Amino acid sequence: MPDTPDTKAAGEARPVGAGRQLLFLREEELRLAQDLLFFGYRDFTAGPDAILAELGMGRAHHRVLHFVGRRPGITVGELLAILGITKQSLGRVLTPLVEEGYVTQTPGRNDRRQRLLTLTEKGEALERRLFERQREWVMQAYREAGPVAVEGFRRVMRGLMGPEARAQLDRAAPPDPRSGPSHPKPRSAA
Amino acid sequence: MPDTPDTKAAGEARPVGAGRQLLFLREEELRLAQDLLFFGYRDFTAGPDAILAELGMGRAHHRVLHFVGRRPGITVGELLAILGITKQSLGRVLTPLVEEGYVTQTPGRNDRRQRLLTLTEKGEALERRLFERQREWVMQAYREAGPVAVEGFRRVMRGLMGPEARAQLDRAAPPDPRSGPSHPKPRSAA
DNA sequence: CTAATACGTCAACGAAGCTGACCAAAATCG
DNA sequence: CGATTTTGGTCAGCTTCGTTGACGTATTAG
Repeated sequence: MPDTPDTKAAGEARPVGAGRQLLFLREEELRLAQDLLFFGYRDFTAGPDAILAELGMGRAHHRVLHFVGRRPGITVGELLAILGITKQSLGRVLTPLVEEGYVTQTPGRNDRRQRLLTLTEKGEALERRLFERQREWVMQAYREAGPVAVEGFRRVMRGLMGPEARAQLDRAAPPDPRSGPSHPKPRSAA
Repeated sequence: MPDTPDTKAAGEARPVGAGRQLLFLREEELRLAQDLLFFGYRDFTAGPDAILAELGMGRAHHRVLHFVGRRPGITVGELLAILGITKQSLGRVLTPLVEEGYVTQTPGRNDRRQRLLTLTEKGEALERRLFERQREWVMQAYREAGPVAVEGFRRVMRGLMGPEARAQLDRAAPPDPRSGPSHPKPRSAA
């Protein structure tokens, strides 16, 4: 895959062969993906952000509520690994959540150094409120796009994730043991 | 669409009817979407972020380079509308980019109050470097997922965007006049 | 001429990340 | 047992990138 010699003033120079045309398309494909991800992610988070702002919180609080809600009893260390931030950064968000009664810390029964994190009822209520807001938005997009598109969306997003994130996702999202494995695609499909 | 009465300890209570099963799936569907977007977006931006960090820049600089690169001669006002930030925020990123020779400002010939923004060669080079990094990542995901999935990905991401963002996208991404209109789907497909 | 527009800038602030240093409690290893 | 590692918390300071509010200037439009 060479260095795409000449794709400057796109759309100007009429491409000569199919090679150029293909290169141009791939270029425009990625530009489109960049736009879609920027705008899409921004608007995807806009709803919860508005609710959180009223409570003096931010996106980081939502992430904690989300992942603690998904895996009640998660340890601080596991949460840090999932979020990929430092404990100082987590602390500034987690401590207030505990103090204001959204999250409880209970010492682990095997290892009493651990603080197992769980949502309180208050925390569950807030998480659910944020969840519902986002649900409407996403479900609307899913309905418009259709089930085939949704499946494609999931496959591409999964592909955009790094290997570690993929592993964490599988751990965080038990793929419902009643159905068979969904898409154990290896990432060696060049 | 009622308030999902009872989906707490997911996977425990064997669902009784198809209704519950469906509700559960919709819940888990959204949880999965949240995870996918969080991890996917993060890893999507990780590559450029690393390059930018070496140059003492951040994601905001990349966005400016990206959108100025897409629409050379864009005005400051248009850029502000696309990014959805204040001029003060933009200023702190744009001014250094101009001072360090990545972007040029030329007065508009119709309206000389305007500063039309264009990438210099240096700016184009950096944008291209960031672009190539992301290209590898995205193309890998696209190849793994396949063309049908890519089309689905695009449809869903478009649906996640708000109406204004969708309009801006159409303006920013001229859908190649040689081909017919791609997907002029109205958002009234309930 | 006056008013609106496009852009810039100073000041202060907030959210959320970072590094580095240091500490306590509990588990683990020798 | 005693030393070390691990888990988690905390203090201090810094950076990026967003915000409001106020004010200034050039230029266009009424």
